[in-house]
Amino acid sequence: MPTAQACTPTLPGFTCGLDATLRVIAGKWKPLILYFVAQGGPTRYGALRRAVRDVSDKMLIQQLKELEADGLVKRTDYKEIPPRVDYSLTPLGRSLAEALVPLCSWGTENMAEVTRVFAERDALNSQRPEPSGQSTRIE
Amino acid sequence: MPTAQACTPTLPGFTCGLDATLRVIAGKWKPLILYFVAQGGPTRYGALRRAVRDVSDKMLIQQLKELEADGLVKRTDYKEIPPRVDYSLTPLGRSLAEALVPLCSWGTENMAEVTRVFAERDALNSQRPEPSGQSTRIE
DNA sequence: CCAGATACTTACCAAAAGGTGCATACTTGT
DNA sequence: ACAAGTATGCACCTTTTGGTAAGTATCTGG
Repeated sequence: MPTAQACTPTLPGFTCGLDATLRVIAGKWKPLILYFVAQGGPTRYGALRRAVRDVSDKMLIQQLKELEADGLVKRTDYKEIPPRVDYSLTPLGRSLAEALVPLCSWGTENMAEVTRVFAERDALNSQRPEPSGQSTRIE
Repeated sequence: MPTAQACTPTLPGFTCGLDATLRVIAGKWKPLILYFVAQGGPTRYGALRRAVRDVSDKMLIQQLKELEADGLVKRTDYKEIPPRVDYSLTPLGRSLAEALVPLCSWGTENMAEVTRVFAERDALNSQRPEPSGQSTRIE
């Protein structure tokens, strides 16, 4: 009855390896953070903030804390007076970052395609921004 | 000024390839769906529903529609009377699924570690369920 | 002396994500 | 005759997620 059994449903809690990974990198910015830190080596908070554009302080800090708690990044506080802190990857984090490389490549290779599809989607969505009951029907 | 410049910031809208990929597979179940369909070939809705455990009908349908709209999966409706529909991957979807393999492996290899870390986190969370204003200061 | 940078923290709020349950239309099994 | 399975759609509601803006302590540059 192997209908769509995939991965390896060994440990309890996760349906498969992919499931386990997804729980760790869940969060809008985590993969990006991992990837940036993987590239730049130890990265200061401010630099990360500027690299991962559009991220807010709150989010960046929060995700960094989770990544740290999950043993993927290491936080180093230099206890200096204008605060200085940087983040680097643990061995575990480094291995995860490597597993992300194919995703990055895929995105780079198919970016045009993705851009196109998203443009279509957005076009459809933006032609019904009317909150007034007028059902501008497309039919 | 290459502080933490990574990937390839070519097309507008995405900071890098990884960013592009993440937008496509954003959604709690999409990677799992892709992966399961990649394994089983054309998969019926019901089978997918049972394979991706804990997913609700609403969510599964929704994510399938998005994946279809993004050109990653193909929906085939056999127009039969007890409804019969199955989902398969497009070439684009297949390539993405392949890029997911390392993530799956990573999860399988580090599942014990991940399980452990998550157990600790959950243990900490469940020992402070006090909603009373008493600021149990740690100092 | 005040603005700005540093690395955060917190409170408050809006939006998105996700869950539950009911409905459909038709068939098969009991 | 009736429950169950098939693949969805829809309304309602809760939870999670994420954003904004303000505050903190200390130093440097103008």
